[in-house]
Amino acid sequence: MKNKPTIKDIAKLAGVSATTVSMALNHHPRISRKTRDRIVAIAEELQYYPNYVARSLVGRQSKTLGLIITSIMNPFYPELAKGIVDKAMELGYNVILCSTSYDPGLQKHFIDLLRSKGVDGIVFSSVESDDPDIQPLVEDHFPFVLVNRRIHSPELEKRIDYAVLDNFSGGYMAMQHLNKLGHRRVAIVAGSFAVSTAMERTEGAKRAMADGGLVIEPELIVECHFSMEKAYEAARNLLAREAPPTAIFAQNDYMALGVREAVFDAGLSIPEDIALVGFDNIAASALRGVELTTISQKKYEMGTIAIEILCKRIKDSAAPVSQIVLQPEILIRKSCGYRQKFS
Amino acid sequence: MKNKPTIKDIAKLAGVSATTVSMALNHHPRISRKTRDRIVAIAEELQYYPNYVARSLVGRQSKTLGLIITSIMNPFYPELAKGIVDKAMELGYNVILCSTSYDPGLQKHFIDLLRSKGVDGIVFSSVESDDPDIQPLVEDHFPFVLVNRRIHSPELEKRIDYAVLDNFSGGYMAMQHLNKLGHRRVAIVAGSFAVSTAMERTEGAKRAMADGGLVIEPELIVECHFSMEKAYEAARNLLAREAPPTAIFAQNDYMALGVREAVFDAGLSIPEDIALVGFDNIAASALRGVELTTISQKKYEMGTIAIEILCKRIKDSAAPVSQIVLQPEILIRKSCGYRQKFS
DNA sequence: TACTGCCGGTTTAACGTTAAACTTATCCTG
DNA sequence: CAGGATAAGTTTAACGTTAAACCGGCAGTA
Repeated sequence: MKNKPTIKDIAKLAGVSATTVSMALNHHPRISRKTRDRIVAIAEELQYYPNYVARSLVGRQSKTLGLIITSIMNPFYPELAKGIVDKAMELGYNVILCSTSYDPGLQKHFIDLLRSKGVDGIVFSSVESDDPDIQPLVEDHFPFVLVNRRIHSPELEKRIDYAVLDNFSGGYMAMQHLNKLGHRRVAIVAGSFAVSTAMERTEGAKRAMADGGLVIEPELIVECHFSMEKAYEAARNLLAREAPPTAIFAQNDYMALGVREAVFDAGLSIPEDIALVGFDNIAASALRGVELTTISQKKYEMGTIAIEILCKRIKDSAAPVSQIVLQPEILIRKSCGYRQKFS
Repeated sequence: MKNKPTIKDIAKLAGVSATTVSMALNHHPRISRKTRDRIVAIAEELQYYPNYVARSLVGRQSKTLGLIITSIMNPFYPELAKGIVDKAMELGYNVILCSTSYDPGLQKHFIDLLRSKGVDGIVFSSVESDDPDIQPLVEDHFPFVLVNRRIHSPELEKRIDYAVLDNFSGGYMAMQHLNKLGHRRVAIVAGSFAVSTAMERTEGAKRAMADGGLVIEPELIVECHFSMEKAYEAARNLLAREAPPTAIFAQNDYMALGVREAVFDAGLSIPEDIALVGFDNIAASALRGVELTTISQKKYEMGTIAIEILCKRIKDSAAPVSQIVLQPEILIRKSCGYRQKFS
């Protein structure tokens, strides 16, 4: 493997010291314009590219970030990840992608590994509400940002940067819409309550029911894993009840697609027999024939904002805490039955 | 930011030299079992984690790989990427994700950057057939592997590791199936011909037409970008012709979904007016109401295989070249009309 | 003239880890 | 018991870059 030119090679050719080369390339004012131009020219010539490993070792920066995600398979994440990776590139960073595959225990391992690899900061989209891995980072003043999910810990929370959705409002909107359409028995296929998004969406939905004067039937709220398969099972069970719901709020579109298959497999149709509302607005929801009513969120933007916050934190560890809460929008398509009824 | 314990801290506590600690932790036979156990215990105690930056600098390995992808938004890639990231983790590697956003010029930049950051190898899923960035890597004996796409260069090709699909067969299957169903005027919405997959799928399809005794109408083969939007436009144009096709072979499912919308927007239905076959078997294709007939490929496995090949290459730069060609399968669903006709 | 200050560098040391060369003490063998 | 082999370390130097301290010469000035 051919070895790339180093700062020393340039120094030799330019007849100066290595430090001078370093300073020249970093536009340090100590170096005269003349020498700098000469050095830059030689660097260009040799196709010199600074060695980030060495740079990272002396303690400056690696220009690399870590991203910890549960699984890239839920279509919500690629869009978030694209926002993250694109903005990171724009700001001169690369991203190491770590996937926990829904095993919270792996997160600690990734944190240690990423720090050993000298990343300048970490983006978390995998935390649970009472995540134990976050506090040590806060105490170390290690730069990181939460995206999509956040933690619920009164003292800690206020010291943490994040970019999330107003999930309570999202849940409220979904349930309120179904109630307005006349549904009194609405089931919720919820994500894991260990995760803030599921918790908040559920709380929002419950509030909407209460505001609408409806009684909350706990059996109609089923907690399950954020996956299509689990949502399918949950929906099958709900539909098999003696008094099945007339509508289902699935807490993300990926789960809604599982619910959808379950409804069809039970010989029912959407929205005639079961109204369905999802969350996230993934691309598949918009397809002709799917047309899922959903609570839409700006995933790409959430990713870019998270990176902006993180980079601000990296630059200045004493910067004020940034807590961005994006607003959802309801996107009314066919699966909720609105169009059949009113248009 | 609290500084993590280093090998020197352990050395001090154990009363040995730093080198001894290093050797002990790496299970070097030079160190006695007794000292090693003592050192390992202290390391455990201190929660020591080796600094990969330093390790990487002395030239051993960074345990980090690069992955260059066009865009994570085409649902083909998350599954491929998951295979890559999962297998990489299993083998002790992390992955830096680089997205070119379809700009081939960015690839060179990423290669330089990744090498500066000391990655042990690179996975390419973004190369074009005549990609100029590959030859220098071959000459440098820098470890890398191509996945999904490959290059077409007689001399170079045989020295390069890759894991790809037999795209020619895939294209052949798709077209043969449509021909068997009676379609004589089949359009191809092809990816960019600068990319091997599009080229090979088209060649396969053409061969199937020839074998079926059909005349190839060049105007029915439209080269376009691998995106839903471009496929939509291409399909609209095809459908507006005086003699529109009776079937369309879209060269990936993502494009097929675009074609599908175009067909519906033209007031036609699938498969009655237009039969449709896609490629890749992404998750959305299986949804009720979409049920896209497609050429299925094992994306996750392709990713894991690519990583296995790459890691073999990293370990032994003189290992024999691995060229894995996976076989596609046709998955007959409703969009081609087969079920209406025959079942 | 002697002192101060600044310009444009150079030298030194350090970041954490490891390969290679060197050093003892012990053990075996003829 | 001399001599070499071996076991179990230690010392040194290096990877590429940079921060910090150092230095020589020139200009201004009192």
